[in-house]
Amino acid sequence: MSDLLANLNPEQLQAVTLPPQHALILAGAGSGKTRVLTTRIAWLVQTGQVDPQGVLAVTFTNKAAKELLARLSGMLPLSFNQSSRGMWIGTFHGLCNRLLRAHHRDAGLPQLFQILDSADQLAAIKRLLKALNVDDEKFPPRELQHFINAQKEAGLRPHAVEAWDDYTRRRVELFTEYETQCQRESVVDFAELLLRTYELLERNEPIRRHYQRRFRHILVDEFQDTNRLQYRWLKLLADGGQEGGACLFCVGDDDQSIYRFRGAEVGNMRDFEREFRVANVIRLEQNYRSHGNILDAANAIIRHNTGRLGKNLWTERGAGEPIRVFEAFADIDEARWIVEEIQSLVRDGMSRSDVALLYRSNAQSRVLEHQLFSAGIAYRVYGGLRFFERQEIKHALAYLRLIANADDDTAFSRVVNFPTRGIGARSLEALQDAARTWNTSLYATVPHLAGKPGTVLAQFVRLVEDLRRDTTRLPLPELVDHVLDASGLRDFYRSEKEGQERLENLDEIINAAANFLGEAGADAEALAQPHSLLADFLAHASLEAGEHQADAGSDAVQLMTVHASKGLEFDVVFLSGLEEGLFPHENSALETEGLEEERRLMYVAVTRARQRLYLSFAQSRMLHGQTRYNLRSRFLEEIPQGLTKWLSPPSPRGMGARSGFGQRMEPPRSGFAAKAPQPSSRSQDFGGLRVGQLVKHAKFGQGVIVSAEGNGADARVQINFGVAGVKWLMLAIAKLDPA
DNA sequence: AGAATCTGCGTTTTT
DNA sequence: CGCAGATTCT
Repeated sequence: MSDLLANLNPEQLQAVTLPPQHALILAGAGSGKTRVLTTRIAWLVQTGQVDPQGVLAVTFTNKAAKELLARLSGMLPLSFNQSSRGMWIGTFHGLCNRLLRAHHRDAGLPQLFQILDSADQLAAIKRLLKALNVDDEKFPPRELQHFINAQKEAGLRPHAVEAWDDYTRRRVELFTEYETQCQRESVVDFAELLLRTYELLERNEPIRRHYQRRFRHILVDEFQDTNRLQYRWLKLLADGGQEGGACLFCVGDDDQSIYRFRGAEVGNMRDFEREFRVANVIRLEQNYRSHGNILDAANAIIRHNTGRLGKNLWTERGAGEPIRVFEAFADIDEARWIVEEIQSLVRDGMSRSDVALLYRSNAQSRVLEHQLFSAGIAYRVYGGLRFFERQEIKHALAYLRLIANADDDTAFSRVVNFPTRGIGARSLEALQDAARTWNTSLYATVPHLAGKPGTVLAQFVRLVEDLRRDTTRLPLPELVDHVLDASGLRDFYRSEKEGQERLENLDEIINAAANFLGEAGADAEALAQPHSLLADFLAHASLEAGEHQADAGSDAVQLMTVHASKGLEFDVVFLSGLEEGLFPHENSALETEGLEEERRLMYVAVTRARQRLYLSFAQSRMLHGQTRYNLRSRFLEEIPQGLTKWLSPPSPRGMGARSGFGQRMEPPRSGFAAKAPQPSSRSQDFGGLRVGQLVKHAKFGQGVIVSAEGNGADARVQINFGVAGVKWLMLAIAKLDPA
């Protein structure tokens, strides 16, 4: 016990040992929030205040759930580990899946229902639109997908959506059709997992009471990222904070809320505090990650936001090194400089994997990759395709899905003609139409189909039936192996010239299945029920898309977006592209909330660094095929001067290209000067203005001329006003003053 | 059915 | 500029 609580700082200790009440823990970056969460659970269990099965811990990512579990089992003695099985630890979606499987009948679902990931959902919507002959120009599938998910996250079924215009009325109709389709196919999308579970608990009192009584302590990680529905879900489980309900222990950081665009609702923190009359708001402000200068910068930046719950990070470590700031002439130079800097760090013994290159948007990685590649520095980029998202994997999973649930039209459509077996668009169209009239799934419609299309399709149906019959008694990995062969997938990729890697990935599914079997701890119950384990495995594949492509072991520099970096930390961080319009991104200009979220993003980025932080920007950058001249980011100005050290002399903010290359030697780059003359030398007369120049506009403020075209009365210039956006202005009309 | 060509688009994305 | 998705061509 004393072991457990040793080395906690006073605030952490207070949080861990709070009496059984609702609590909000404001955990700053690097303040040891996972430690508090795990220790809290261990303490509750060890002091006998709660049985393991009375604990529910919710996270957002599988990674976080796994970490929680791993650290917890390190804390609890073995005897507790036996019973730690009783704890429910998982993601919102994982827990919902579990609840829905357990109560599928009450939730109106077949036991082997399938889960659609975002890509599957989009495919399902496209299929729906086609079947209904809806013009997908007027109703873009992606937009409809977003609409449907937004309604579900607001807890609304189609009948409850208020539609004030024809457009929305039609979208609601499509929402209804989509639901019908999903129900017919026995599939459930991510948002549906949550809403379905919420409705189950809300409507079924015995079940609700059961779980409300069972879970005495509900702990939530990354609470700032919860959406409205997730919060309501928690509220329901905790019996709305009533006497006798569970204690909600929410850990989060409003300053690190960066997923508003995805429905995250920071306001949940305030609502929670109010609605649950939270008496204990504890701030974890001591940071164990970064040196003082880095934290001071982070604090200074985030102070510019309004409506914060308030928090100030501090450290016992020293101030450390100054933050290094670099201004480059162009994006290429910025990348080249970063590479040089990395080389020198590596020479000094720094390991490449301790260095991270962060950027606001994925498009920025290209220049960096180019330079790293030509310098021969190992690197890896996060954010590529994940294992279960690869097409060959999706194909294999589709066959497996058909075994578990033949009515899954998404799976059916994906592989009915893959590998090709002569089932063309015409046959499929006939099938779709027939399915519509019979109101049955594609699979179930096949027997009704007469004529030639019927024959080829019937062969496919027979294939699936054979697969199902031949695999009922097989252990999961062997089942997968059999399907890979019998489906013809293996043969197909064997004959492909680029198929080698895909073949290896296919084999990897067998491993994934074996691992899953090991982790799931093969239930006798599940084994008795043919293919129910398969359904569990498929749910697992949908809910956990796997690692973001990585040979994690190798010593490589890590490249990722700032979003992807949340929760990670590195000795050295390079944050590049600190330019108005890029970071903060121009699309965030419309609302203040947008700008504040960008600032939180900046805060996240800065607090990733342990020892050394580099901030850089370029005067010009290639974007969408044309050179843009950006002002330096306002976030740079928000860092107190004393914390930074400029590696290149600062030019006045927003000054366009300096006349020279600066103090840094620029090896003459073949082609650069010739192909793209320096802005200053391109001083075509545009009413005394030239590209790269800083100007002022009465309404949009300060901006940089990005490009120009036309002449005389038609002359117009494109100006980057930073967050106010990039605009084309007619010189004859707009009043522009040199700034 | 598969290749070749064209078009449009262009933050961030835990499940 | 570089990519993905759609369209058109063999």
